[in-house]
Amino acid sequence: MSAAAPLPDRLGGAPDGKRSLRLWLRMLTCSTAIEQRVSQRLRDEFGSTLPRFDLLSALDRAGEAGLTMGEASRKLMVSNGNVTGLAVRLRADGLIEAMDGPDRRVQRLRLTSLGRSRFALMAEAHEHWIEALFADLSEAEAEDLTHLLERAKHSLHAVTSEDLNR
Amino acid sequence: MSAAAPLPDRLGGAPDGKRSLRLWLRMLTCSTAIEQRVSQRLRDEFGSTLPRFDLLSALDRAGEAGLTMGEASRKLMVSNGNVTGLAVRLRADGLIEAMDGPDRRVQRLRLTSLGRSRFALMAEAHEHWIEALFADLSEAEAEDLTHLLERAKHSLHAVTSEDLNR
DNA sequence: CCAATCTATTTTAGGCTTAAAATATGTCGT
DNA sequence: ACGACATATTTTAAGCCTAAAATAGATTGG
Repeated sequence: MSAAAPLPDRLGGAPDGKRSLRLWLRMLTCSTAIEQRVSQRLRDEFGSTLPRFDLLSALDRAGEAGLTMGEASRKLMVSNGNVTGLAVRLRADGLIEAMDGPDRRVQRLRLTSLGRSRFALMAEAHEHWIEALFADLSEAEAEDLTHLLERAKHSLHAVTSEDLNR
Repeated sequence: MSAAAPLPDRLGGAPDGKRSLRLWLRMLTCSTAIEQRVSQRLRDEFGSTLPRFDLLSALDRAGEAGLTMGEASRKLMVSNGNVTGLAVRLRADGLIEAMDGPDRRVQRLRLTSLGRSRFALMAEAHEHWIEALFADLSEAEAEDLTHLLERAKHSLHAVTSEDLNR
């Protein structure tokens, strides 16, 4: 070592194992903490869960046309079986409904009007919760972080692109 | 920037709802993707899971003295009942053992020698996987990202500090 | 037409996770 | 000693999640 550090050596090169591990652990800590806080509030204030919120959100974006099971599964990046279960529960809650089309294997899911209005309330609250959680960051820090996460996402994609339902 | 943007207004202020939401969604995408990839490899190459790996890791750091259920639960930030289940399965795998102390309510968990050597293999592989996932980042980007995640973590902590086992 | 094959989904078995209730043990004041 | 309270853990019920197998409907080549 020339002055103090155990040499970066390849300046501008990829991070080494230890650094990458530290980065990953920190990211995991953050996202776990946020998920726990959001889950709890969703539960306390709406009697719902994050996975249900995510499916409602995808259906809200999809509009009147809705989504098939397969489309929803791909958007949420979860297995088909998972969506089946979520859909059963959301249907029991009266928040979504299924309409069937020409292909009798597929049902399109869409929000009921109750589902749409309930989701609007949740989404509004959700946005405020997230805003509050990041309130100690400056706008510049948030922008930098967002950008670096996008870069990290690309790095991940460069490495693999597998399917969940092999 | 003063020329083009729809006014940040409060320069250096906290990010607004939309920005925060985008940041959160991006973080979630990254960490979910990493978790899925790591889970799959742990499963394929070691017949194990991330939660088990995490508990082994905590026990490895704890050394011969091991950890009580409660200590493990706090370190992993999961419920007590969760640790009970993990411990049952890891014991069935022969990777951990329990020794009981003076207080008959508590058992200290620690790695068996098989557990210690199996964990060493997993940890080694795990580090390489993570390194590969971030390989497209520069060292500087990784450092910046790590630092900003630390800042985000502080922002989270500033807002709440709740318990899991209320 | 119809058998083979493909596609979309559900079912199944098992692991992870929590909150809440139950159990077991320890501690403290009297 | 013993009752009240506190602490550590397990159990239970329910939801989330996956991989793999099963089901059901569509498609296609002969």
